[in-house]
Amino acid sequence: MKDFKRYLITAALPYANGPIHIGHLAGVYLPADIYVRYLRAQKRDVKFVSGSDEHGVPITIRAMKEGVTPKEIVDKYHAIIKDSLAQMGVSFDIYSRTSNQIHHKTASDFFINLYDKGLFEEKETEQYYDEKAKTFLADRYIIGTCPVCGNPNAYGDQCERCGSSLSPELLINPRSALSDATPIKKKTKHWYFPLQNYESFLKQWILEEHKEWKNNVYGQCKSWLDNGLQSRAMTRDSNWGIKVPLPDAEGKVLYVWFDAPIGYISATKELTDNWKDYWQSEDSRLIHFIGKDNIVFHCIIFPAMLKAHGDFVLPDNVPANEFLNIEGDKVSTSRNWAVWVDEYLKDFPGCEDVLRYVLCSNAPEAKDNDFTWKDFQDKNNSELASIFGNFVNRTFVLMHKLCGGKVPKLHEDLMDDLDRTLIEEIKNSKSKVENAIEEFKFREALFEVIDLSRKGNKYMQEKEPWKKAASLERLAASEENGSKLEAHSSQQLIDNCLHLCLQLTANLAILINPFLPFTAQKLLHMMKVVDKILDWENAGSIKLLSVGYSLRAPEILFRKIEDKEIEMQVEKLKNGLVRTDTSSQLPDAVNQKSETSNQQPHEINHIKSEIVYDDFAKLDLRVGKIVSADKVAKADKLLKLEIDLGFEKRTIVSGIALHFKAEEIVGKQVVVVANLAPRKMRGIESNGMILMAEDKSGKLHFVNPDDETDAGSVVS
RNA sequence: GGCGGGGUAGCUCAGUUGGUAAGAGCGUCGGAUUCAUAACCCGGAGGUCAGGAGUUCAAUUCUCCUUCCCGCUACCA
Repeated sequence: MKDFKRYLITAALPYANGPIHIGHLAGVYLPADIYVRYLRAQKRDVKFVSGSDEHGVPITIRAMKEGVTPKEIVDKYHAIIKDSLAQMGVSFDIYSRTSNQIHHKTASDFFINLYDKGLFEEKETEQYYDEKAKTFLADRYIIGTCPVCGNPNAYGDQCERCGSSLSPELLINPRSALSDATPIKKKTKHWYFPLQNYESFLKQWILEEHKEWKNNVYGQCKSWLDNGLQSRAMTRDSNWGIKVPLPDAEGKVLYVWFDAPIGYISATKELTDNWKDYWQSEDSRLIHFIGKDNIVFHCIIFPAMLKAHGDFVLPDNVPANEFLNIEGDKVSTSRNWAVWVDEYLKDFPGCEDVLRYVLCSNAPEAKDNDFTWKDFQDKNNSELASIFGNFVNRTFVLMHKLCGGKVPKLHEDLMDDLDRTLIEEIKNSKSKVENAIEEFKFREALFEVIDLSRKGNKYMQEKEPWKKAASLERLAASEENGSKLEAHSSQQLIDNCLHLCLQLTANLAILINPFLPFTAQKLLHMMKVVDKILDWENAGSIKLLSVGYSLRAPEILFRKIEDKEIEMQVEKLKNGLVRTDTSSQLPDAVNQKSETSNQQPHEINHIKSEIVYDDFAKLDLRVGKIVSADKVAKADKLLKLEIDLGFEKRTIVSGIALHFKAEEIVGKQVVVVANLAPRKMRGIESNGMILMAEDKSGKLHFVNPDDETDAGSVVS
């Protein structure tokens, strides 16, 4: 490998139209952070940049729907995302945003550079246009009746009901998803970047010179290159984004995919005046951490842009990860099937490293993986708490009991094979972890760290210093000749054992640091040593803690996670109790953006697909009266209601506690879905559902008869 | 529809330039132990390596077909 002097690590820019979930962390931010922390520990010159991607059509649509400005949307989510990442310990040197002035300038200049060289093609095409909303429409934003199956809410690119591939022309009665206006065709001019001109260069660069890239990345690139590249529009009609810096370009902005990767450059500029060292010097190593949906942009389009510009280095590697599923289903923000990082941080305070551990040890490095809460609990309780945490704990406890709270001496003359083997293992761990990280195999690297603590446990088990301590007591009580001598050597053996266990613990701190930085800090505190000890070159040494140095009492590194806690999370997920109001309806990939057709919103404020009368008739709706209402213990949002249906009384658990006080609603009339399958919530069986109306602000209102009606009356 | 990645123990994943018992962690079962967060340590059980065909002395590993999951893309390879 080339000898690089500098490293520039980028993590995909999260799209600022929603918070981030654990899939983003597992796929992009944690691997990047681990790599960066490792490089820093090696004292290499490294910069770690990222930021919010704040342009693109989905944000404007969302703003329109919520009646706010795009700026308000991105301000809100930029803050949330930045905060979540910071709290999780993702150690960016800078987390910027593409709405910054410096980025506008950088991206415009980049565009002009290519423009002045005559590298763009200008093309005029006809696009669909919504005259009411005064905006051009992507296929996905055009809705109409499917010509194949008659679904009245088919999208302009595909019918979700029958799966037919469509185009807007095929739709019957097409209408705009934004305003219901009938789209018209309108001419528009755009600037295209002829990727085909870079095909032979890219083939050489990737297929020949970067065979070491991961299978999924290399394969995807090969597929694109084999199939031939074509011109791609680099501008869009919109008023949200970076204005095309040309005189005749009113109402046009840079395509979000042109501007977003340039965000890496802008962020670096913002970070340091020496940004050119990282971007324009051949001995700098550029690495992009991304999710698999971004491969083509980071491996084909952006490198072609950089090449066209000419002043920049190209990525040396793009270790894209696959996706993380949740409890067997793929993440979907529209269905609210996700574990949100900001929620996790609230639910599990002080457990940042636990999430880091679980997501890294099960990262989707080679294929899509599954996250389950049970697995989260198991990994924490067995690997972190029982193996790693417990080893450190028993080492410290024994050291305090048997060695007076100080680092005991190592008596080399008494060392045996077990000792020597352990020392060897400590040394080996360093290179094992190192090699794995260099190859972006973070789960394997992390396993090696845990495995070292496993070896520590085994070593201690075989040495049994507590037994030697017991015999020591016996000897002390005895008056026999020679017992003093024996006691002396027993203590020396205890010393050796704990000396090595403590040095091993110091090694664990160094090795775990890139993965679990908060834990490494706790270890430093317990060992009363400074950050300097975490320098990577110290790993493998057994001379990290000085003999006679007194250490603090142990603190529990990882608490056990109870069944109840994960049950709650599973329930939270399944009931969709959280954020049903956020209407984050964009499908999400690790980096959700793109204005390509099949990544557009699933649903935009329109009626659900049509049903027939029989579908409706299946519902048994009844008028009921609330007899009593009680707050459900340990549940923020649940009320347990007794409902009188005339012919019977039944219990219904309803998620309305944030909106109503229990005592206020007793006596109220309600409409109940009486034949809904029973469901247990927090241990209480709920037999039905209360109908509620939700207004714009998210406030709930009871749906009930105009005037007093007999309980049990049928609603139809 | 095309292309790419993947389908290996109950779970999550390694691995095989084709060949001498198919691996790990967790879980499970049994044993030992008590310094420790009812922890640790030892041992056992558990897989016709998605299905089928072919090449070969030999295939989980190569080729072809089928099937399932994921991503990219579109009537074009």
